[in-house]
Amino acid sequence: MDKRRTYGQACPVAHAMDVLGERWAVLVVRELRLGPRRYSDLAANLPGIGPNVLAQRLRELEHSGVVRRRTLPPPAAARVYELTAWGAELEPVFAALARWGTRSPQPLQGVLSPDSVLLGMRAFFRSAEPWDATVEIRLERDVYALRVEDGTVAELRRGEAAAPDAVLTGGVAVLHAVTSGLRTLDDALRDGGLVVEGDATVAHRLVAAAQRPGAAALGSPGP
Amino acid sequence: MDKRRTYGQACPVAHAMDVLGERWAVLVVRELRLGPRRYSDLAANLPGIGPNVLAQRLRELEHSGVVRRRTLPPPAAARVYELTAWGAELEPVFAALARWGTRSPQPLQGVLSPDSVLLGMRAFFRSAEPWDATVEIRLERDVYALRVEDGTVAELRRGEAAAPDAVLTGGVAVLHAVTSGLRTLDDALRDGGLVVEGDATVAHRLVAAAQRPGAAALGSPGP
DNA sequence: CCGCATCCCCAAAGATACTG
DNA sequence: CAGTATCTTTGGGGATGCGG
Repeated sequence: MDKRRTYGQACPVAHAMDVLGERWAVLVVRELRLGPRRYSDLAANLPGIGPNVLAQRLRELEHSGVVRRRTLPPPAAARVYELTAWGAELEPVFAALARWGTRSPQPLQGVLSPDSVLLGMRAFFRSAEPWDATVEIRLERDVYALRVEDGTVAELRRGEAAAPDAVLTGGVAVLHAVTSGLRTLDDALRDGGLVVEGDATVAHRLVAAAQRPGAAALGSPGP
Repeated sequence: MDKRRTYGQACPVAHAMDVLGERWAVLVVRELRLGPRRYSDLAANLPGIGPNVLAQRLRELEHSGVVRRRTLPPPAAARVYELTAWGAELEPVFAALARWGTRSPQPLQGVLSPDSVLLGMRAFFRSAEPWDATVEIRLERDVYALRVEDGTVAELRRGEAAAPDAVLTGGVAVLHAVTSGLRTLDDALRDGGLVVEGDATVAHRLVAAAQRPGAAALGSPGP
């Protein structure tokens, strides 16, 4: 008998919470939004989760059809977890949740996973003019490929970029501070918190477009 | 010391789950989407929640700024819970969650609260042509006012409608079956499962527009 | 009655250690 | 590396009770 704890409602929202309502489940899915990950990478980016809980969540998400286990073909024969087609359809949910979360009366505080920073950049990406570029972003040990087409983010995934116009390297906290408007890109470049190789104009455009709404306006420092 | 259990991440999604991630929290908010409710009405529409958990969720949601407690002015001096402005901004999240939930590989099964049926009708409302109408919908002991303007749902709230073009009365299960395409409105009217007073055309238009995508196409019954 | 608080019990989360 | 085993702690489910 399937005695799983469920809300027992036919409401689609209730069913969604049956699938995603357990603790850590949403954050596990979030860590898979930019591509497949291994168990230990998931654990490393979800501080505090505990191995048993992570394993159980992955099992449940697999069983409900959100996540799929796959073994990479040799020579990289590693087991990875990735979103199913249905799991990938959670994008609009994350978009709405992220916008709602930023409007919280309480300030956001805590650590940030590399994925979160990149996902935040994409979520709030807004460009005044159409432009194209391919950027590789290197945060500590994670590498991301970001392609802008017509002023919108056409692609964002984990992994190296082919023939990038610019490579942006730095720390998670610094990049987040810059896209949050707490620091300027020039300031971060000056002290080496961020480093740009290639077309610096592209990096400036990228940071400008990824600026979060409500961010502190820099350039005219207050009293 | 505030030792509340939190994910400790600055990610807006993680913060949203800090607020909404506890069991029953999302469903409590759902029950407040169509207007203020009293404690006992919430408990009645959330079968299985238990009084202590409901009270605790309401306290937490109030503390985090999603829900507000209010005492209605006399003579109806009752305590009600209602969404704050921030809580009302969860609408896009519910819309996305509902669409995702209906695309689950597993079929939705269980009971349905009256609010869920009405919210589902609004979520999937899609009209081919512009039309206006005010409809009052009476499900068991709950009454709703629904106003259609230009073929879209301009208003949906709990309470009686002023000068409705039609009044639709019936049971939760029957209305859900009709909007799900499992039964036709005419069929439900024939056996009294639903009753229409006023303009029957309006009721037919309403049901047609609220038809869920992927619903079984009736009219040409199978073998 | 309505709006909870209390109590008891069990299931799930957290922490740690350990293994194929 | 990818989890399992085990133990402790916390929170939810269910019943009952009590004050306003």
